[in-house]
Amino acid sequence: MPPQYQDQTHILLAVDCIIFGFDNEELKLLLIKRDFEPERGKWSLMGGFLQDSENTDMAANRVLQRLTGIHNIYMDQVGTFSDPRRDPVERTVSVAYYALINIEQHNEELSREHSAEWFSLSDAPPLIFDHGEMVRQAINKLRQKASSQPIGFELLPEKFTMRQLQKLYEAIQGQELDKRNFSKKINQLDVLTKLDEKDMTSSKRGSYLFTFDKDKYEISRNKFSI
Amino acid sequence: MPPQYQDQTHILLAVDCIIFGFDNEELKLLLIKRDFEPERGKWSLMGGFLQDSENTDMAANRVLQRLTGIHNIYMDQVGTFSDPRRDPVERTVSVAYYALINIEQHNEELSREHSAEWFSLSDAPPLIFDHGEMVRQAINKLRQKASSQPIGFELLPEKFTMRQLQKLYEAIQGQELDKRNFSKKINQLDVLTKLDEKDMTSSKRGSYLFTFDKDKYEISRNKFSI
DNA sequence: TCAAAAGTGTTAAGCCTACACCCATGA
DNA sequence: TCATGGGTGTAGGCTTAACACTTTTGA
Repeated sequence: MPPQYQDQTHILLAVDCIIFGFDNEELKLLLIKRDFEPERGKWSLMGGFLQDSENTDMAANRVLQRLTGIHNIYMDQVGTFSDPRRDPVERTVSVAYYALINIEQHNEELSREHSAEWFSLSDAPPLIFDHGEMVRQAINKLRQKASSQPIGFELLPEKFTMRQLQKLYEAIQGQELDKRNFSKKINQLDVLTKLDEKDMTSSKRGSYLFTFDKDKYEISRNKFSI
Repeated sequence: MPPQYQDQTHILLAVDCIIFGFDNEELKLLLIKRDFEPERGKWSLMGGFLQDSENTDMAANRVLQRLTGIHNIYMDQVGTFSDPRRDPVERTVSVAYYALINIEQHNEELSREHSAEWFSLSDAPPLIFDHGEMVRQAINKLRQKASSQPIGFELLPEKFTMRQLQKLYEAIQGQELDKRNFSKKINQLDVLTKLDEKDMTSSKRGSYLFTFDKDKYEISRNKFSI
């Protein structure tokens, strides 16, 4: 082994997942109540250690699937957190990922097994270690990303109304939007297909359902901007 | 120790630095020729292993100072690279950082000791491991960041001409800009101080020198956009 | 018939883009 | 006197933001 590699400290590497969902009103966060030490009983992000054969993307996917039951979740790396004292048990560096899931698809039984619960961003409990900072950075990254790529659709059911989409973007950006300007902009992007179906649950008149059209998006990818 | 922490694989954690400089014409990259195995004689990014008492920001700063002699370099985390086979010697996960330095400030002697050389982005040699991918991601991140925050100034000497600043932004964005529109925009931002001094090296008439004014920037931070 | 949400257009302001000429000076 | 780079303004198109009324229908 080359001398540079000898006598170097070996450490634990973990991944932690900031799991976002959307319930037609608010952005939510899936958190787990720890049933193990350290910090048993406190709330934290779902995480896990990197295994020998994995890269961190794979580790995050594994962790996400264990908690939600969903494969192929949309995911993006937030950053790496490495304060020497961030984990009191042993030096552990953690790579944070945020994930966007369609709240309807997630397996509630699995979540119950992990004592997981959804929290609104505004009333999430304090989190262990540096998980609060991870969440802050994830929200910033999500905001940036959502304004340049149509990732918002990952958080919605397959069919959704224009108003649901608008509420989602309002939740991500943390500000209200004008509904006329919003639908004008979305229509200009030409990435949605308007269905003949209406959603009758939210009003007497009903509102048209749309689906996201990946083919159309590929064509107009460059002009996406909200 | 909690059972979750036992029997987990411990790995090496490294940082690698994508060091950008600017020589009035082009964006450049500072690379080192490895004088150690593996891949002795090939070109790579400057890197190092994380030490016990450091976080990765500190490690990157230490590595940068060792090569350039400069303290407090502007730095930003690019991402973490963790393919199980990225380093053939031993499993090593690496956190990539890009750094912006004023090419005039860097200590050439130190660079010579490390067999370091500046390369234009367009004719940089192939790099070891996944360092090429790190550079690609760093350029993307730099482009994004430079369009929303005035980090370009980190790459210039303290006093610079409007044309140097424009050439820098052209180099970062990879496209030519109109000089009238550019100076209009910069002036609107109101973050520069125009000096009475002129730079006489680039033309007979001379061109005014400017400095970046951090106080003004703090005031108008929110409207920065190029 | 009324309450509640859906749907739809226009105008003004600001921003971005394209574009060309004169100036100062050293050689 | 000429060649070189420096400096400056305007007009048109486009994008964004602000704004209000009618429709549908179940209760």
